Amino acid sequence: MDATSPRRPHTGRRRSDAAREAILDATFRLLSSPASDAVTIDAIASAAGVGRQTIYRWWPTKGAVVADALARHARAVVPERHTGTFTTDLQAFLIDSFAGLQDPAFASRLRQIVSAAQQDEHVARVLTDFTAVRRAALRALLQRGQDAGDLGPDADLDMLVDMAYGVLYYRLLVGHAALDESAARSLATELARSGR
Amino acid sequence: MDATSPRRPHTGRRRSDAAREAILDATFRLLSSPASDAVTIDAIASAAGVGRQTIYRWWPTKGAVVADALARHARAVVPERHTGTFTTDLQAFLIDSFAGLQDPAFASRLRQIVSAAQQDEHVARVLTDFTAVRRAALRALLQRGQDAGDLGPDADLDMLVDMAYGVLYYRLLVGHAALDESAARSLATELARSGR
Amino acid sequence: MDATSPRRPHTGRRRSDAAREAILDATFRLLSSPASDAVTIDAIASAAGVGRQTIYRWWPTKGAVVADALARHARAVVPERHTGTFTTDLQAFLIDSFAGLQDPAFASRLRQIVSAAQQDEHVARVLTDFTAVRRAALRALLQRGQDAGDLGPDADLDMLVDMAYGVLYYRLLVGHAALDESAARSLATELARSGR
Amino acid sequence: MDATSPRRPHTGRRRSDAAREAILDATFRLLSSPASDAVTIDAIASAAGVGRQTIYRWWPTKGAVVADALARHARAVVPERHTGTFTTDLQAFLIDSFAGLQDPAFASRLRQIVSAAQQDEHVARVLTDFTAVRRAALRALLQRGQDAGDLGPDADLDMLVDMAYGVLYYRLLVGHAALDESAARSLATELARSGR
DNA sequence: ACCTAATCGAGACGGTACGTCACGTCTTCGT
DNA sequence: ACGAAGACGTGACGTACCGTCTCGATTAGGT
Repeated sequence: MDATSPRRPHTGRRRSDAAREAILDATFRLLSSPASDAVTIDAIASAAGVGRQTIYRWWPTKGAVVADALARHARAVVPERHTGTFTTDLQAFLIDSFAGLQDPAFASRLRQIVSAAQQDEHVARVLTDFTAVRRAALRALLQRGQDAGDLGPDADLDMLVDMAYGVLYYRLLVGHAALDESAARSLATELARSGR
Repeated sequence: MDATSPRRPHTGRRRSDAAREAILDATFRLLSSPASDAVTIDAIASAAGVGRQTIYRWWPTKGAVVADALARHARAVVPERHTGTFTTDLQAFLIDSFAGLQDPAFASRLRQIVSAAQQDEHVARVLTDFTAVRRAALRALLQRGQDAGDLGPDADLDMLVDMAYGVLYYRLLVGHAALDESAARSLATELARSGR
Repeated sequence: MDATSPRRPHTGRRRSDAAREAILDATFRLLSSPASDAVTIDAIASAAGVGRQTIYRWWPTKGAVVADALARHARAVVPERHTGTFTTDLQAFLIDSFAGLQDPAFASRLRQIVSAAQQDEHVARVLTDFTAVRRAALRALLQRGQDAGDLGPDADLDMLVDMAYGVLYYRLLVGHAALDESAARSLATELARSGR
Repeated sequence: MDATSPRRPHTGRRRSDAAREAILDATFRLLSSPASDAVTIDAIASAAGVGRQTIYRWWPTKGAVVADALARHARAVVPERHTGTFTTDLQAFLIDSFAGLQDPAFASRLRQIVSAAQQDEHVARVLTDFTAVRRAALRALLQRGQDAGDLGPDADLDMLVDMAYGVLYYRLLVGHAALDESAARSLATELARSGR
């Protein structure tokens, strides 16, 4: 007998996971449309075949739903390849990262999440988590490079990571320059030179 | 007469410029508040002592008003100092740039402009112009460094510029790391090493 | 084994009379509050400490619950006194009837039952039964008067009854005039004169 | 010049009388349907070709709209005929009053207004006003009868009025007896006898 | 002493109406 | 003829109840 367990952990009907999934799927689908004002509670509810109240029962805010919908797809692959040398690994990482943004739906969602994060704390947290995973992956890659002597011992790896992702977000959001393979190569070159 | 006073004394006809100023001032003031949903057409109109229609007569969209209101303050100084050496110039530039974001109102406005730019083309254009000026300033600084031999001849200056501002925007928008003087110094170090 | 009953008499848990009582009590209590929108299925259920489904299992409609809750209290005394003369009996009857409405809870319930009866057939039936009992009592009183010669032989007793209760309901529902003792006396006078 | 008049009586677009009429007409039309839950703000708005907000701009509550919609039809004829003798005038008045309720739509609306008046103060006021006009008409008729000696000098005319209308409302709301011509005649007889 | 089945409190479900807010358009009147 | 005031139609928002549908727990026969 566990004294800390409540006597009655739950009564009543259980939360419908089908509804939860449907809501998050519908939200994600709507987020992929370029029109950012398509994401309406009504639209989500009717696309999910769900009552509006069911959404409000579980999420305090539209932003929170959006955040959850994005978070469950954030597990998506962080491109991580071990091709052999540090330089090619870094290049591959950046090329893959940039390439992902060629999908207009993904670029649109990423722009929307950054935008929404400025107004909604739930989305902000998702953005923080989302980016942290990617930063950690890149940092591990750089760490391996440093351990192998490809980067100098006094290189500020965290700053290098932010320089890399900074270029990605800066160009994504301002749109003044391309995020193509050649940009990825050039960025890789500068980063590798930097930490040396 | 105080141009910054919130209440514009009632004027008759032919004072359209006064109304225009009042609208842009009010919009800018509202943009400086941390609450991003404070910027309402109604709020602007009543803060400016202006009819709503007067706003719509001159601007097609709320975003356009916001864009204009931001643009007129975008002339703000780009920190440019010639302290002698490339390294100290670059450090000073970045320190000054980061320092500007310590003002919460400025940081808030910058976040809002990036956010709004994702949904409104007028704001997007303002953001592009705003950042272009700063990129040009930094690029000129780097160019002087390259000319002086502080940066290698094959350094991709545009990429270095984006790496610098990328860090600034990335941290501003995601908020995972500080934008303080020590960060500026570290960034300057990595950038200088990179282009060498 | 009972050959005549084709099916099992009953299996499983029996209906909880405690729940039934609690529901009707709670409903009656809520009906006594002046706020007519206080009578909610949720409010009844939680006031009775009962699940909502338990209500719906036994009553088809909120109106039916209300009807039942009212019906069990409808047995309340019909003021019937034999003071001796017809005139004083009639006066006493009307004074008592009017006096009952001085209780705000009773007046509120009576108003609500009339109101609800217009939309719900269950309540309508209860109202019909409730009033029929009272009409019968008053009619018997008048009949005694007619038999004793206090009312003429051609007096329409049913109409006189409706004239008496009509005043009560009309003033209760419209609220343009008081239902006090003096009104009761005046009404008794006019009624007695009428049937003569 | 009137010192009490405001300096600026009105600016801006004027209230649309067409919208007002359309709203009240649509509400009245919906009220005439037997289903009392047909009267929805949405239904009113769309039947009137009007935005929902336009309704809320001018009426605080659905009940207030309903009240107004009913009030504008309350001017409907109060049956007043001078046929010569008091007895026939009274009979005609009551016969006409009862006859009006043969129209199911009118009876339904009257039931709904009494019902709604118990929950909404706006409707209550309309009901009070509506009935006051009719009471006044009947009272004037009785007054003429009293002046002519058809009713005794000590008859309580207000009570007689309430006895008459009381029968009408009581039977309308409880439904236990008919409101036909024969009832009107019998009521007239009893009333005339009463006041004598 | 089980087994079966109906009821219990609890509470989530898909809906519908509510009343509020902001939008962008359209009158009206005063200057 | 411009500008403030403000009403207009529209549509999303978040809340309150509705009546239905699960849950695990409880309770009363029948075996």
